[in-house]
Amino acid sequence: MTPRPRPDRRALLDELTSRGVRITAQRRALIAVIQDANRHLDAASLLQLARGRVPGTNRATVYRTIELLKRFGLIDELDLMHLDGEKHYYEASARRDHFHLACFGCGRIEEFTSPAFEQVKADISSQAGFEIRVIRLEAGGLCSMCAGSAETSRRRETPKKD
Amino acid sequence: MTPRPRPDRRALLDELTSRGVRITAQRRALIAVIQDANRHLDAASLLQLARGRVPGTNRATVYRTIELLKRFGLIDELDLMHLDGEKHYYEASARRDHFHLACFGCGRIEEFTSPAFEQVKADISSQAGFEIRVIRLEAGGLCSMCAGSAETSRRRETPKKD
DNA sequence: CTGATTGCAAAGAATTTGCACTGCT
DNA sequence: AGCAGTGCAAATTCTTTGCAATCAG
Repeated sequence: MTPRPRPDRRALLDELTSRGVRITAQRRALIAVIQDANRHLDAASLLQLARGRVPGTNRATVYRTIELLKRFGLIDELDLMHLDGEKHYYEASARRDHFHLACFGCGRIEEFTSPAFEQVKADISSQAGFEIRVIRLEAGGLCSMCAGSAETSRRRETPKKD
Repeated sequence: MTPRPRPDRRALLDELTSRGVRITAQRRALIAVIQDANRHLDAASLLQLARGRVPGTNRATVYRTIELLKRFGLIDELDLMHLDGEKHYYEASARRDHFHLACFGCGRIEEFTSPAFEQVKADISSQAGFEIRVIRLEAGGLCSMCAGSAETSRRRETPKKD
């Protein structure tokens, strides 16, 4: 597993144009939103934020762009243990390898890395001869804070809107 | 992480009754179906197979039973890289720890174990202080057969534009 | 120019819910 | 008996699609 450097926004756009993909205002907005995000965004949030930059952007365009970026390996899709419905979350993919710990107590998502994870990937390649294209590791449970206090079972709620 | 022995059907039922859960014909059928399964089943297959044992079993009951078994940690939910839609797949959870490799070429699901995976879990506990309740590792890519032959790996080449 | 991309509206897939009835324990 | 569990149908949530209009290269 060769760790790729994290590409900046330009690199992402360049990557697309160099592959002959047309850059529209909507796609530019969505890429910007994803790269500027400090949290994991679902399709609805992506839509809302993209509309802040390009009003009138449509839901379908968001899904089509997600599909596009996934195909080019530029974003990763997460489930985050379905802590809040069955939607998916997205993040720019070329970051340092990490995975997510979703707390059932407070709803917080923690990022985590472990050298052993690299070893797992190496094992998959060498032992199973499996050529990994995407890999996803997620855990659900109680974060250190919630595990400490026995009675922290209030789920965090998220406002819903289209 | 102590590897648990694989419980037989009786143990699963006993586990439920001992926890005060009522055993209905539908639940019995669903548990039997899950334990006898030699493949990963989605809700629709579960429904169909359960109806073979208890005709008239309803879709809602399947989902409610899945929810129940998940809550009791008796089954695990898988996505299998969404190789075929967004549905979920289920398997009895108390088997030897393993994870799944989903081949984009032939669609086959391979099971895999690695001691390094145990190490990852240990790291999560000791370093993050995170109390794991469920953990899911899935990889998508090309299995050894599909990676070998350039033919089979139709999805390996540069993704097409949208 | 011209085919790729978009918006729109409607459809689709997977799952959930309210309610009256049924059947475990 | 009493309440957890079920069936039914409709509702919800998330995502996809067909088609005509639009726009990037």
